[in-house]
Amino acid sequence: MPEKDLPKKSRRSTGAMTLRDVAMLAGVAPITASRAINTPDQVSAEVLRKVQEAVLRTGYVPNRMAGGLASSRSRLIAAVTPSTVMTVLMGTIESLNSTLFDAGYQLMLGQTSYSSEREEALLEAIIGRRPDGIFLTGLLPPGKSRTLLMASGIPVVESWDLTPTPIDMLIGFSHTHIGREVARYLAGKGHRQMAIVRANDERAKRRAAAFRDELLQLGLPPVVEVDVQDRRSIQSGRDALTQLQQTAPDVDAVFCSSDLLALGVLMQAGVLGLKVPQQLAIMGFGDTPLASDVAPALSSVRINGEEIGRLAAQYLMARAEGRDVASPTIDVGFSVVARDSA
Amino acid sequence: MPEKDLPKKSRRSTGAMTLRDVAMLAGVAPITASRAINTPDQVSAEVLRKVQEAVLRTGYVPNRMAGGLASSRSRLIAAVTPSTVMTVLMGTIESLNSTLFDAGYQLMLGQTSYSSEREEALLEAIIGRRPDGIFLTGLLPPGKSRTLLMASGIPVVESWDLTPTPIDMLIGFSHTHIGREVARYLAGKGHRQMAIVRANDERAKRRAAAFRDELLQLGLPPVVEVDVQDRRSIQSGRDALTQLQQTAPDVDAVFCSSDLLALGVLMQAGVLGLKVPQQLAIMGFGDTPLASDVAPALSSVRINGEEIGRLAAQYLMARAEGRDVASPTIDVGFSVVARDSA
DNA sequence: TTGAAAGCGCTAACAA
DNA sequence: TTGTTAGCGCTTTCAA
Repeated sequence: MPEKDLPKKSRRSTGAMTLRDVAMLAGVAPITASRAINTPDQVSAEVLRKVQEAVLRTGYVPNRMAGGLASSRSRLIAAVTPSTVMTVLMGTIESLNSTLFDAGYQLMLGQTSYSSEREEALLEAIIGRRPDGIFLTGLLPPGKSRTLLMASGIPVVESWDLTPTPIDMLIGFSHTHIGREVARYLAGKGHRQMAIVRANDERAKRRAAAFRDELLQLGLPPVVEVDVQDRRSIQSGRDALTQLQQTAPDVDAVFCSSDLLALGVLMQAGVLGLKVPQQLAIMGFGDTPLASDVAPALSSVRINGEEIGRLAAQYLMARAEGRDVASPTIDVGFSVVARDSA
Repeated sequence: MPEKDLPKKSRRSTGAMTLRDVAMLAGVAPITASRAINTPDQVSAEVLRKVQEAVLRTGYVPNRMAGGLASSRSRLIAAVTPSTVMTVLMGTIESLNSTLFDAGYQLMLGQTSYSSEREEALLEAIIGRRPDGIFLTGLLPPGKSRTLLMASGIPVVESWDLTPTPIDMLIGFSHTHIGREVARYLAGKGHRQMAIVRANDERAKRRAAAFRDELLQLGLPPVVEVDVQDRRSIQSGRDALTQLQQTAPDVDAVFCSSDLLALGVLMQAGVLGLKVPQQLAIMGFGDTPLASDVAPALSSVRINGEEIGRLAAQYLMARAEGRDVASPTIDVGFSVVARDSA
């Protein structure tokens, strides 16, 4: 009966070390052990030493579920991202995660597909964890999910877009401005008959619309548009160019909704023997590492996804800690990166 | 004083609805409301109706921290992945996450960089959340982290590799077999002077070693090896081929440690005017969507990352729910996908 | 600086 | 089928 002298454990416990065990070993009250661990300068050197030793000897790892329940601070942040664009978001997720981690927070991942029921279920699941903040990719349109979120009172950062009516905080950039600026850029290079190759995505559509409008204003011919739906692949970029060659052979510049599509167009141009950018200029979007590395190098629109992640983390943590943020909306901007392809 | 008749709230609460509120509204005890929500068939139709209505009216979302604390089941699974290979792992993470989500679990993400202190800090942070399971990319070598994990008693799945001594469960494949099989494949195609282009990664090294050994056994010349360190980019594949052309111009086949590197070699071969696969055969690894879409299409080694994620989710949930798994180790295998480039 | 008491919101165990 | 009681492991509050 070696347990004889140990504190009597309830039959429900998991057997893991608790603060109580550490406190007993150190000969102090649980709350004192808690202070030694969380706010060491509220405690005498002697107590600190004893508690630290007890922690080491027991291998104690504080239970954050219990801590979170008691303090109403979970130190958990949830990120909601559409699984279709994970590739593009990786930089953002990584910087979000590492900024949070360095400050003692953890990241929970929620991936949305396309059903709105699943989206609601996801948000319920997230809210059930009582995260200290929620990071959303894109904007959340009015609807049940938005209502649910606002009712929860949890700090929210929407991202990768701008709107005058965010749920809470917003870190993004203007897709309209991008469409316009790319239009001016390509027009400035002397291209006249332009095309859009894009996925079926609300933000890509907005870039496309602005691109179209701006070219119209510049007196250039109407833009030809290819919608690749959800096929966001190189192959689908290649197919798009094949299609363009048949339906609009005079196209001399293509603005793609992602670097991957642009890469496909670029490759197919190579296969067809089209000179890039002389016969066909190609512009991507996202400025993923791919863009700079291919030959000819791909011109693209650079978005600082890492900065979005970092700022979002800072904003959410500020709110979680009761601090206020200077401006609830940040426009991180973008830049057109001129390389060989356009 | 409109609060007069409401249940007296402690000053510490966050104000969110609790099970108690729902129960009072439905006119039942909290535990009955809990049953109506979690195990509806343990409850009468009448009670079920009343509780459901109360949930709707209050907008109640159960607090899973409290539930987890009370039941010692967090319904949280943690995934630990090196940030360098996130691209390759996305399929795995996605299928892990969606399989878990459909069963009511959430995924926590932990990214490791290269410092072992940070790795320990990460594991402590994870264990602190008391997840029901932990998914590890790769194997965890003996050391503090491994000890910590084993001591925690949390179910673990290691992955993307095989070993006779896993921590707990293991879902992977043999890098040695891959190296050997690719060697035989390329030798079978008549290539003689082969090269390896690889990142500085333990598993890539093991594939390379097996590749080298097998070719030696087949009586072919020694393999030339280019180590690109941590530069896992297209550009670095291009640089590697440039280097190979100078140091070993007679190389007629290259086995790369990732599709991205292989794509770089492929592009540089195009720039140099080398005929692929006649003058230079190229084999990638991972069979990412890129591989099939480029021209010429890239031969590669296919790993079913989605299956790894799905199986890992099932294994971890089984353990979390006290069920046993049939075999603690699964070899999901691989396949050499022959396309144009080799 | 330290501690006792009282929860945080939920569920396991037992009883009716 | 429903309820009572007693925690889960921690932190807040208040007192010493």
